[in-house]
Amino acid sequence: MPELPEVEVVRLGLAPAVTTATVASVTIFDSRSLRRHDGPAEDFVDRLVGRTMLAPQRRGKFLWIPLSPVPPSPSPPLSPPPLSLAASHGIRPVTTTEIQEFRDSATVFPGQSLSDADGVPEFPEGKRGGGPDTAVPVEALTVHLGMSGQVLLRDRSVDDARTRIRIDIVHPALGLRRLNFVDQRIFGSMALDVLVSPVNGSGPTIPSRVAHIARDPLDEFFDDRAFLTKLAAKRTTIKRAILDQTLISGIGNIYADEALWAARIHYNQPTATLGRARGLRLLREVRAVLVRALGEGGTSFDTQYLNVNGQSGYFARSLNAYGQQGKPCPRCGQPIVRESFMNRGSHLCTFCQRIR
DNA sequence: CTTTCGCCCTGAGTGC
DNA sequence: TGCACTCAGGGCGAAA
Repeated sequence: MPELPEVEVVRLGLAPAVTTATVASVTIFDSRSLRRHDGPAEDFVDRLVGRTMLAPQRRGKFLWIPLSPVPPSPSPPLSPPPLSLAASHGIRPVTTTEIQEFRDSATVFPGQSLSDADGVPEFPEGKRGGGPDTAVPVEALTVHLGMSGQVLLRDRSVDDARTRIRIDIVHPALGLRRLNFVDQRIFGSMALDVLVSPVNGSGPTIPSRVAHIARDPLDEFFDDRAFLTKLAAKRTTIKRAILDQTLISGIGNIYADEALWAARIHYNQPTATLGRARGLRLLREVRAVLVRALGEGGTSFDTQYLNVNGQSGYFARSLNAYGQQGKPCPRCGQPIVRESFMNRGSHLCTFCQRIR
């Protein structure tokens, strides 16, 4: 189940391969994976082909790849990647002819003029129209992995089962690569979205569909005090609150249970009576578990979560509560129990974690 | 406005 | 062996 650490592992894996790469062709195998795209599948393909990708970004469980403001015109020179670079990545060098054939196989549309696009917000500080050197991206390819989504980075011509969307790219150094968006249950999605200024006005731009999501606890601009204040004002229980992505993002069922266990807090503890000290303790444990999981490459129970190279993470062996029902609590030895809550499982030690 | 509910979706697992 | 059924849960629109 991809939560913040798993999505960050994917982002880190994608970064070197997609940054500065140009989209050569896009194939939609299942348009349900474009449910959150504002337009038909053809629109998604037409607007994406020919664009150059910039460094991938993340907030919570959302991942996005900003796109160069306008499709490069004319196309960048067709120079094969340096042999040494390609070889060091285990990639067969490609020829100029192959790259041209690859591009010709896709229908490249000129892309919309920015000034014609409806609903594209004005950028602050007048950065738009300042020439190629000062242009800022206004659009991004937004990705959410849902429950079973994967972005697999493959060599050319490699297919994966249950691929819903295939994006073939040309990287100036790495050559032809393929992004397979694989998603068994189709809870995830890809979409093209406009980038807007964040709600509080500071920091980099963010896709409009992600703008309502709160900053995640690993975000340098996350405001601990404001979070604790909002938490105290809630009329709900603590696990509901930390799963609420508009309050704090990136936490899913696994890391919610793990952080609550570490902080010795019961999932049904009312937020109004949690108190600031225990709220801060929980926030610290949330950060600790997210960072530890990130260091282990995320949590994989099966092949539902894999990094961009199709490899599992190792944090599952470090879980103290989630999925540990029947096993002794690592702290007190009492059995971990699984209770149904919010139509999902909550795993806890009823001895260590009590409502106070 | 805030909070909760129900739907989306597939394949592995379970019981008869 | 076969088949119906249950379960997993993030996000989002609708309902309360």
